Amino acid sequence: MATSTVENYLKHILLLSEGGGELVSMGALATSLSVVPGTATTMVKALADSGHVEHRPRQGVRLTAEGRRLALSVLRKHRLVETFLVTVLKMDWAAVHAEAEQLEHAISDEVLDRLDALLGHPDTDPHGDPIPSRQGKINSQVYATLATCAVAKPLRLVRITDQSAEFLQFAEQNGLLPGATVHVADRNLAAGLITLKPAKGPALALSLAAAGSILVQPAR
Amino acid sequence: MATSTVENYLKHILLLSEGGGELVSMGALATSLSVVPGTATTMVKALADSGHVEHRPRQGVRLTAEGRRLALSVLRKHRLVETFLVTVLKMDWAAVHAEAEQLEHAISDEVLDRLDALLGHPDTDPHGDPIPSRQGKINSQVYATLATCAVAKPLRLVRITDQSAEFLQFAEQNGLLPGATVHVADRNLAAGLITLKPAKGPALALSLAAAGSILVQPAR
DNA sequence: GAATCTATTTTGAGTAGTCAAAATAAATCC
DNA sequence: GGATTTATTTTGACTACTCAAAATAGATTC
Repeated sequence: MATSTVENYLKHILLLSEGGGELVSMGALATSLSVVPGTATTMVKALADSGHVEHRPRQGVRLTAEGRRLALSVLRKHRLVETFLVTVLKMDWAAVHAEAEQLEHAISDEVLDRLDALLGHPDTDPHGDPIPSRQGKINSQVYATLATCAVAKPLRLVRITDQSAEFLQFAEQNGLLPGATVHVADRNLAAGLITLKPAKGPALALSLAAAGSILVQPAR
Repeated sequence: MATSTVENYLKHILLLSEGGGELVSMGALATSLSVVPGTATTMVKALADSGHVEHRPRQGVRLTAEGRRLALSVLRKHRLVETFLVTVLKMDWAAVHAEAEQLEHAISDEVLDRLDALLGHPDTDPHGDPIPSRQGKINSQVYATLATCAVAKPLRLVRITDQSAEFLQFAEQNGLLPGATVHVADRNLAAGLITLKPAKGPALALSLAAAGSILVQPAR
């Protein structure tokens, strides 16, 4: 059985490679896992030995088919657990990420299947992140962000990719939940910010960085 | 934060000391945790250094107040998780022990409190094992067992202390669930078995060892 | 085409846990 | 009261991580 350290490495490699097969650098991986780069190198070599990843020295890592399978299963656990915590236990949107981080390594496939059924087989978690299927399929549709979408057109909010509790809290307080309708009133590249007008509630300003973590699609 | 190894040692010491303050031998502890005795000795010394237990060399271990507090909190998690798995996820009575063994170390106090509320603050788990309160109080009432109780008197089944999946499966198939009414038709010390007559269903024979793990109280 | 900068890898050492097997202490037996 | 049995402890070694800091490889600059 894979240790939770192994599961975490694979999950972070998956997330950093954006679903595609690009190489993930040691620096990025180390930062993402909060370890020093040397640790990431050592661990990645071990992961390569066990067949979970392919390591190109000085270039980066990529998941093998087996590594990807395992990483998707961890991601599925993480996102279903988050969904359970929010919809059944009514926990705070912003707090569930940290909880799921622990539980994703302790939950069995059997429990997961029952949780999935209880929740009605959702295909996204409360933040709009797609939940991989049992077979390892995941919706990898590319959406526009508030930093890149058309101005003054009505938009439906699909997903918040920033996992930090502070940002999620801010988003919730301003009604920026998946499903909400908004439009970008103004985008000022020079100032590095956008002005957002939610369908309900007052207008608000957002940095381009923050706007980039909110994914949208044209509303009707 | 205590590692899950530490949590397991403390939990097993608590269970082996029967709630009281008796010393637990290294041999018993090692067997219970499936480690060799030398490992238990080493670990217990570390636990003594961190103030969780008191170690009397060549005699045994005992929990300190702090160790007991932590052990009870782990036991509370274990038993509430078991209850959740059976009553909400409809999992098999016999399978939940192994699941809870993992989840008890990954679940936060916040999640636990919400689970507890969702379940209506139960005071026993599906096997009849008492659930410690948030404050660390636990019902330590002493019950008779089918091996020690009066013969031919009506009894209410309160608890099954054997955690093994096989025994629990057997018990379930014969209607031996907490709350069931039975009486002991015969007890044959020489043969080492008892004959049990459930209120509903046919009579069945049980070894004294098996009978000893079924706790009962006088019915009505 | 050296010199420098930056990312990565290597090396050496530490922590938390484990086992196998030898040493020791306590209890029991004759 | 010695000899033996049994439980416990000690010792040395291994796995799975981790970090700090030195070495190295590529890329970049002048």
